[in-house]
Amino acid sequence: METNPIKILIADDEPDIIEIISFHLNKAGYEVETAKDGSEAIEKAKQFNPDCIILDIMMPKRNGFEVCEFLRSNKQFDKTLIVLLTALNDEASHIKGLELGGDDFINKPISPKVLVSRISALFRRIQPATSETKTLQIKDLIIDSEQYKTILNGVVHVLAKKEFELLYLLAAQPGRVFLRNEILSQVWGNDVIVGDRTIDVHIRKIRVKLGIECITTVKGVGYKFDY
Amino acid sequence: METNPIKILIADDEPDIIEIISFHLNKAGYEVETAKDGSEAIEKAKQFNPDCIILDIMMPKRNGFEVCEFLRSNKQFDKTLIVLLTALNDEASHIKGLELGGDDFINKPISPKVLVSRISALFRRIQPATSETKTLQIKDLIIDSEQYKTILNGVVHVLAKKEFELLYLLAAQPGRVFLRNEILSQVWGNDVIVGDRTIDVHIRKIRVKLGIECITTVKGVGYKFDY
DNA sequence: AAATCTAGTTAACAATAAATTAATATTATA
DNA sequence: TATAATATTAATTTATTGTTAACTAGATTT
Repeated sequence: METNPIKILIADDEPDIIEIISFHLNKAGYEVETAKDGSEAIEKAKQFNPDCIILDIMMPKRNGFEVCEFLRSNKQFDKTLIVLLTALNDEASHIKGLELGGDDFINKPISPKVLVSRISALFRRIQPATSETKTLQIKDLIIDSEQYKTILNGVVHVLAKKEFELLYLLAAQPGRVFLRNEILSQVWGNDVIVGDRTIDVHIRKIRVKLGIECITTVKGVGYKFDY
Repeated sequence: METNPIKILIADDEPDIIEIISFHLNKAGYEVETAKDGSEAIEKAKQFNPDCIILDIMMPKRNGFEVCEFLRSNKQFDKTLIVLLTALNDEASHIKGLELGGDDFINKPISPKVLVSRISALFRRIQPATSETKTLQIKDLIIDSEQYKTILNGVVHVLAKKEFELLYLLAAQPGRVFLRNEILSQVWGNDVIVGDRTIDVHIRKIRVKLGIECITTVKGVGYKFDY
C-alpha cells in the first residue's frame, strides 16, 4: 500500500497568505501546490489532483465560487475536499459556498494553526474512503483500474479492456522497456497466440485516444511508458 | 445502527438557543432531541444514538470539551458527528475542540441557517463513507433499502428484489467497476449457478424501470454505476 | 383447488463493440 | 540505401452484451 502524502492545493492572490499557509501545511506533513488565481487553480487541480483545495473567494480570473462550481461538476474531483476562504463575513456567501459543494467555509483573518486543525479534522472524518492503491498518476494523467478509466487533464478517456490493461502495465513502471513477449504474456496470457501487429494496433489506439505522446517505441526491443 | 431521518442532539444551557436551532433543524428535515447540560447530553446520546451532536462548550455539570472527550472514547459514537459551539472566540479552544475529535467548531453568535448549512455539508461528505447507511442518495436518486424502492426525482420506482440488490450494490460505490463474478457472488451467492444472460436481463430491467442512464457497461469487465 | 399473478430464469437471436488480421506505408538504423 | 521493424488503415472476425419472449416455480387471489 502506497502512503503518498496528502496533497493540498492553495489558491489565493495574496502571496503572503499563500506563503504562510503553505509553510504550516508543509510542517504538518502535507504536500502543497499553489495557484494565484482561479484559472490557474483549475489547471493545477487537474494536473496535481489534490486531496483538498483551499480557495480564496476573491481571486482574479475566476473567483472561488466559480472554481468550486466547476470542480463539483467534474467527476475527477468527486472526493476532493474544498475549503473556501473569505474576508467577507456575510451569511449569504457562507451558505452559497457550502451549497456549491464546499466542505468548509472559513472567514479571514484565519489563524494558520486553526486552518490546519480544521483540515485535519476533515481528513480524519473521510479517511476510510481515501485508500486507492489501484490508481496510477503520472502528472495530469490518472489511470484508475478500479473504475477502468483514464483521466487526462480532467477529461475522461474510455479505453477498451486490452488497451487499458496494456497502458496500465506500461505506466505502472514508467521508463521501463517492456519486450513484446512480456506484453503478450502479461496482457494476453501465455497460451494465447496472436499475430505480429496486434500489439502495434493497440498501442496506436491508446496513442490516438489519449492524444499525447506517452508511449515510446524502442525499435527492436519493445515499448515504454514515457510521459 | 442508523434509522432514516437523520437524528441530531443539541446540548446547550440556553433555552432560547435550543429553541431556535431546533426549529431550523426540524424544518430542514432532521429529527431533533435536546439536552440542557453535559450530563444530560451524554445520557440522551446513549438513548437517542444521534448521527450528530451539537455541543455548547460552556454548559453546567460537564462542559462541551468533556462531553466530546467522553463521546470519542466510546465506540458507540465513532461515526457520530460532533459540532462544538462557543462564545469564546479564541484559537486555543478552537484547536482543542478539533483535537478532542470535534468535526466542526463554530463561534457564536451563529446564524441558524449557516449552522444548518454546515451540518448538511458535513453529512454530505460523510454519507458515502458510512457503510451502515441503508439509504443511498446520488443526486435526485434515492435508493432505500428498508423499503426496497427507489425514488427518482420524487417518483417512486418499484424494483424487484434482485433488481434492487443489484442496483444497490453498484450504487453503493459509484464509479467502481464490478466484475460479473463479483455481482454474482454478492447478489446471487457463491453456490448459485445461473446462466450467462441473467445479469444482463436484470440490468436491462433496472435501466428500463428507472429510465435513466445510470449503469454503464464496461465491456469485457463488468458494470458500474455512473450517474 | 383452480386461476392468476410475479419474480426469476433461460434460450434464441440481434446488435454492438472489441480484437485481430492483412495489406500497405513509413521509419529507423546497420 | 537496403532491410527489418514498426505504423497505419480498413476490413474482417470474434467475443460480449442487449433484447425479447417464453417458461417455471412460488405466491396470491378467487
